[in-house]
Amino acid sequence: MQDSRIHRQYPFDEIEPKWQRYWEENKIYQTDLSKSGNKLYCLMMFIYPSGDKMHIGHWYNYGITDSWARFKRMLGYNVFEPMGYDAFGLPAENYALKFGVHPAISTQNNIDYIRNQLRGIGAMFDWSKEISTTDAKFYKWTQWLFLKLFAKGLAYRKMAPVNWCPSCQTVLANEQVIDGRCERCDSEVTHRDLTQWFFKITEYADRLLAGHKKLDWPSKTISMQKNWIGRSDGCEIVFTEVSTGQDIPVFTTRADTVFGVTYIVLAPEHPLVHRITASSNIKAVRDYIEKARKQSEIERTSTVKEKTGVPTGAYAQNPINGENIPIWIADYVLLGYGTGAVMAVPGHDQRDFEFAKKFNLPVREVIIPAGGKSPDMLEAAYADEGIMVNSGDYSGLSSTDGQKKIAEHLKSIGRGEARVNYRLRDWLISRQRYWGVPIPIIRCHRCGEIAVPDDQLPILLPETTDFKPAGDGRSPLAKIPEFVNADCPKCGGPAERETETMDTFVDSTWYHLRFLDPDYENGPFNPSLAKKWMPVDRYVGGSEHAVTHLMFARFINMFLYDNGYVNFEEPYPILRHQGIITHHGAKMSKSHGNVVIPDDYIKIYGSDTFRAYLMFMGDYEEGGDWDDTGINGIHRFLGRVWRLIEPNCPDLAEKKFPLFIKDELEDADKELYIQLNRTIKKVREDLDAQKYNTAIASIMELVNSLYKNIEAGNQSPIFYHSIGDLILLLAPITPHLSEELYHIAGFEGSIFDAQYPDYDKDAIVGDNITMVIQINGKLRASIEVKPGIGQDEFEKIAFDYEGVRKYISGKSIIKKIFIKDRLLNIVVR
RNA sequence: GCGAGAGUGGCGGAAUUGGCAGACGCGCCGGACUUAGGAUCCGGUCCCUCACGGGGUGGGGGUUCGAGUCCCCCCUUUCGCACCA
Repeated sequence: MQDSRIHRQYPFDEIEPKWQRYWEENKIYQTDLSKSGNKLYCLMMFIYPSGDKMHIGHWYNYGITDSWARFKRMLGYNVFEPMGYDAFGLPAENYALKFGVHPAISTQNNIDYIRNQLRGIGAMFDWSKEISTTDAKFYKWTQWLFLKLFAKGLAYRKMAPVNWCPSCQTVLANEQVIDGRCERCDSEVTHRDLTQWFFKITEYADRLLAGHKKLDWPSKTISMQKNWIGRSDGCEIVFTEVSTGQDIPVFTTRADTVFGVTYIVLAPEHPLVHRITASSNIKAVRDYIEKARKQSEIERTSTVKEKTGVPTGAYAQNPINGENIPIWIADYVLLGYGTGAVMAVPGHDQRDFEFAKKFNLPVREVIIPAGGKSPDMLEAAYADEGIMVNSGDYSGLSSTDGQKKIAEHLKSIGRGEARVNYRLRDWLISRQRYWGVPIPIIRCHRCGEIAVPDDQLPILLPETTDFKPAGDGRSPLAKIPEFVNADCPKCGGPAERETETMDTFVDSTWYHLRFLDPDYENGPFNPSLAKKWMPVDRYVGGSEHAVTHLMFARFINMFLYDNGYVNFEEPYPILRHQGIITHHGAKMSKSHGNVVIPDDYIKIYGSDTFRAYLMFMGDYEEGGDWDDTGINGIHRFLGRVWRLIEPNCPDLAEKKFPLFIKDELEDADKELYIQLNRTIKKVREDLDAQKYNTAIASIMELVNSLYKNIEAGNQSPIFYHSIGDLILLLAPITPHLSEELYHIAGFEGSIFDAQYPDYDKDAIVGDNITMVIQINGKLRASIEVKPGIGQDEFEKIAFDYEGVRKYISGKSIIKKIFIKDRLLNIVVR
């Protein structure tokens, strides 16, 4: 950015603060929530003030979504557009630690800074509804929510192998581990066995899937949730360990291949391994488990590495055919999925096949392609469905029938049944960190885990200077005796508070409800306003939240629905994502050092230019690479608009324009009038469809035409009428500039209380259209004709045309294709 | 590896869904106005060719009167998933 070369095109630095003040003072964007007619709750994912300032990505969401909402407002919607701060959490705390500032203070400073940046957008944020999740009057109700879940058994503690981030020194939810790394700090995640709090989201797995049908969401986001939930319909089959009689249940989606089972594989951590391993195999098994434990998740789940494993020396009996088969352990079987054990069918599963090849285990063919030839069993597994063979009485059945029959049989003998399995795990919500919402539970030696009574909420996060993570797996709160020691609410005896805090994603499961009335004291949200204003009508934010925030919020909302707190199942029926703005080809991040802060651009070009440039860059849902070389062009365009209108249009408001009738207009006026109406149509359609770039392009064309009219000395009523519409058309895109021009033109009140221009349907069609003549598909001529011209009439004109005749003379006409109002293609030979 | 997008001038990107490829803007070139231009206004700008013409939407094939758009194969790229039994 070279500001010495930039010419200030219009006094945006005076205009923008002026109108921001006007909007604020006149409460233009304070929505009257008592009225819900034509309501439009336009929600943008609130900001996470982690220590970073607001960057271009935020601006891209907030500024452009605001333009969309302004457009809707001018169409008559009663728009509610709130903003707040998701201010608890690791990055905020890490930032505080790094700079030695208490997180409460650093967070407040960041919020103050970011609030200013947000105000600089000039969006329609209703600041009277601002919230912060760190505010006790907010998190009191996050605790309330926890207790409601706890009361229903949906918040519980269990010992489990969990993800541990050694750098953040806390556990993480599965959803926060990306490719084996911490979502926030990118450290490689390790595993620990810890007792942790979970929310039972798995109970809602099918509901979450079923709800997808009701959602107007990007299909990609829905499919990400589907994959994450990972519903799999199959069958549990219980094998029996021969010497101990232990049951070994396995989960399979291919019960029809059960006659092809030639061994069983347990995950190395499977609890049965120690009990069943033969004495001769103990050492090898121990060594293998040790090795597997040492591996990182990344190594462990790598699909490229060769299969490894060791036999346990134990055998299992197949409940269907009574056969005894060896039991192995191998790290390609995961403890966390299904039963942690699989029946291996090397003939029909590629992974089992590779394993069997390596360890010389038998491969048996029990499925053949329907009507086809058996594939070569030495090459690869045949994993598709087909017809069962070598399967006793079941031979000849299709895979589908076989699966059903085998499940039924297993059930009748008590050795299994049809079963649904999910990849989704319960949501781990406790964190061993200071900067979060304290979990409102008291642990009493006599009474166990007791909910803090509602009237004792909020449990305030204690002030302390020692908020560093201890590194021992305990929360910093555990070091504060005044906090820890409490009376048991049940027996009154001495007890201890839970010292862990909640995942920040809990805060954002319900914040959309709080916005309606942030000061409401009788519950988490004002129920009568929620009845009027929920669900959110349009939700906009990043797609990176597909399987975190967006899934968690749906789950919690379903819970609130089930318990009668809200009357809708889906909080965000309509969702859109803004594209990602990269810089030098990479996602903006501190570690890449490529974060672009909008502040300098706002200073040099103004907020309107910056907003319009982001809109003009390209497809909104695609995003793109940040490159400021074009921003001057937009700034110049706004300067052109300014110079077109500012000197030319005082008392525009007083001019009374007649209802124009297209055919009564002079040629130049008619042309302009048609263009104006086409522009209005296009802009309305494009803004609605978030095609902001082409909306702006067509407004540019209109401005270019208006300049041509000035040059031609045509400043007729149509010209001024067009100028008036131009100001309105631009309003959602350049709110400050348009408000200023609106007032220069003599209008009163805010332009955002005006109606968006609508078009005259009769003025969309021109007197003449250009039709094209092709010879053998090649363009040879274009002719102006009346719209709706018939084929015969057009051919007469076409064949008379010199440019056409020279191509067809002496040739024979084979075919003529006529497309009304478009073209005539003459095929000659 | 699997799945879903995307690939168009020097650049960002348009193209009413099978019908004038390159709208609009950046950049560049030229002109006007100017003491000046890094302001403004006007014009030009896909490639080859002096021209007539011809070629052209990642590559190859196909369907069609006609393909950026539809079909098949390949390449590149972005995103998502990735031993899920």
